[in-house]
Order: sequence, then structure tokens, then C-alpha cells
Amino acid sequence: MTDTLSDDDASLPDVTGMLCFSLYSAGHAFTQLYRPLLDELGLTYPQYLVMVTLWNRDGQNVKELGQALFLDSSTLTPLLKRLDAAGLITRTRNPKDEREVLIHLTTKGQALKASARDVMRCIEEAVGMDADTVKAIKASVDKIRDTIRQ
Amino acid sequence: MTDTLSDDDASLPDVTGMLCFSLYSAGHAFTQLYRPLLDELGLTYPQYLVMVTLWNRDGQNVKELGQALFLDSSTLTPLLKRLDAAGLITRTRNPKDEREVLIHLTTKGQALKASARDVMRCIEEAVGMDADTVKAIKASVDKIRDTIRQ
DNA sequence: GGCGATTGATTTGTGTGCGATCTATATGCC
DNA sequence: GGCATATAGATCGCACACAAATCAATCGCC
Repeated sequence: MTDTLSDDDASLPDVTGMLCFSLYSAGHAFTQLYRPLLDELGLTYPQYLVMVTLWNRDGQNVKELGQALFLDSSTLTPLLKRLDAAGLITRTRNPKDEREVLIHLTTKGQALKASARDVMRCIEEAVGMDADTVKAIKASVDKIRDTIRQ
Repeated sequence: MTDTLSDDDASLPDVTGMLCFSLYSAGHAFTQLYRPLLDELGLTYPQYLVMVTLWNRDGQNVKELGQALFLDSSTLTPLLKRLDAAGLITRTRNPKDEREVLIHLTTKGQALKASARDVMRCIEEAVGMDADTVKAIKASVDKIRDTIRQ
């Protein structure tokens, strides 16, 4: 009625066979790839993602940034304080709704945008795949992410 | 000789168009998907990856685990101490080479393997894609990771 | 207008990740 | 054997990530 092998003896997939681990390790690999490039801008990788979001649309509040990056305010608050301390952004309460904190780029923060272009070129070169292939993989990964976030 | 627009004014890809962000956010989404399942086993997601690795091959040292998971000893040492404190593994110096710390599963650690099978089934269901599709995406992601790690 | 419920952000606590540094052990070469 | 070098882990410092709790401002409804 049952197998002769107990559950303990049966084999289990290794991490090398798990999609989640591929995504986990590929994400870390990208962080490592970015690190030396972003070090020159004085940014960490998550800080860079925030800056990219602001370069595209300035003046978002913490919640909007969180929705764009899938991050909680408890992650963003200290990160934004560090960007503030670095002189790249300002954090001001919205006069229309004092609960919101509006994030605006400083001149220095805007200026970094030019260097970011070089970083992106560098990353593209390191990945070394044609744009269409990258796009197809990205679409698949996005689909998985959006599925498991229900 | 140059554009009329300065670099500051030209548009920049948003995070939604960056492959690195897709991997970053998909990795986090998986961690969130695993969390409630692993909570019942008393494991975090990185701890689960270590356990999966040990269930497949017991008795590895810290360096080998690090190579399998792409993690540094400075990450693994405290993590392994927590698994030790939870009674799931033992940490003993290798008598053949006292520099190495060998990680062995305890009976309790071995016993968790059965529950892990349920977790994996649950994850597969949540992803809801056929095995071949998942396999193809995984292969692409692995290729990118291995490329950018040189 | 007033008051309970909701919302946006901060704070707190735990657990990664990783660079840099340190310590102990082992190895290589004379 | 003796000493420089290399290797395996551990430690330290900093920056995420996120759950849970807290606080202030606003909204909803009467």
C-alpha cells in the first residue's frame, strides 16, 4: 500500500533544479555586476533603482515608489534618508496631505542621470545578448512574478 | 556636433524595462510566496536553500555550501549557527583538516525533508506553468547568471 | 462638527548579503 | 625543522528586506 522507501530516503530536487534559486542567484549576480560601477556614483543597487524611478518621474511619494519597486516603506524610509544625506534627493511633506512625503531630485541627483547611461551601456555589454532575447526572457520572468504575486 | 538636448533631458529606461529589476523583483516575490509555507517549518528562505542542499548531500563544509549557493562564509556562518541553534544541523571541525567545519543534518533536520516535498508541490502549483516552460525559463536565467559571473 | 476607521510613513526587531579584516590551521619550499 | 604563504571560517560594519507595532493626518459617516 506504500512505497518500500520512506519519504526520508526518496530523492529531492537540488537547488540547481529550482527556478526560484535561479532567480535568487541571478538577482545577486546582477547586484555584484553593478557594484563596482555604482560604487563610482556612490550608490547601492537598490538606491540606483530608486534613482532610476525618480529620473523617470520626479516628485513621487514613498508609497508610489514602493509600488513601482515592490518595496515596503520600512525598507524605503532608511534608504531615502541615506539618499537625502548624500544630497541626491529632498524629502518634504505634501502640503495637500501632510501624511505623504514627496521625494524630489536635487540638482546633484539630476546630474547623476548622465553617468547612469554609461552604467546601463556597461551592463548591456556584460550580458552580451541581443535586445530581443533579453526582452523575451524578461517577459517570462515578469509573468512568473506577476502570477505568484496573485 | 552634439545633440541640442543635454543628457539630463533625454529619457532613460524605467525599472520596468530592465531585466535586472525583473530578476530582483521576481526573486523577492518567490521569497514572499515561500514565507508562509516555510514559517510552518521554522525556516527562512535562505535557510531552506541550505537545507535542500544538505538533504541532497550531507556532510559538506561551509566552502562547499557557499559554492553551491553562491554565498560567502560571512553570510553562511551566522545562518548555520541559527540552524544549529534550531537543532537541525551540527557543526564540527574536520579532524583531517581542522580549518574546515563540516555540516551534518540531525535526525530532526532529516525529518523536515518530508515536509519540504509538500512545500515544493505548493510552489509548483502557485507558479502554475508546465514543467517544460519553467525549465526553459530557468535555463535562460541560469545562462545569464553564469555569463555575468564571467 | 465630531469621532472612529483608514492611510502614509516611521520605528523596531530579526535575518540576510557582502566587503574587509582577522585568526587558526595547513602547505610549500628551503 | 622553520618560516612565508595560502586557505577556511569567523567577525565586524553597513545596507537592505520585511513583519509588526506605532504615530500623525485624513476620511467617512452621522
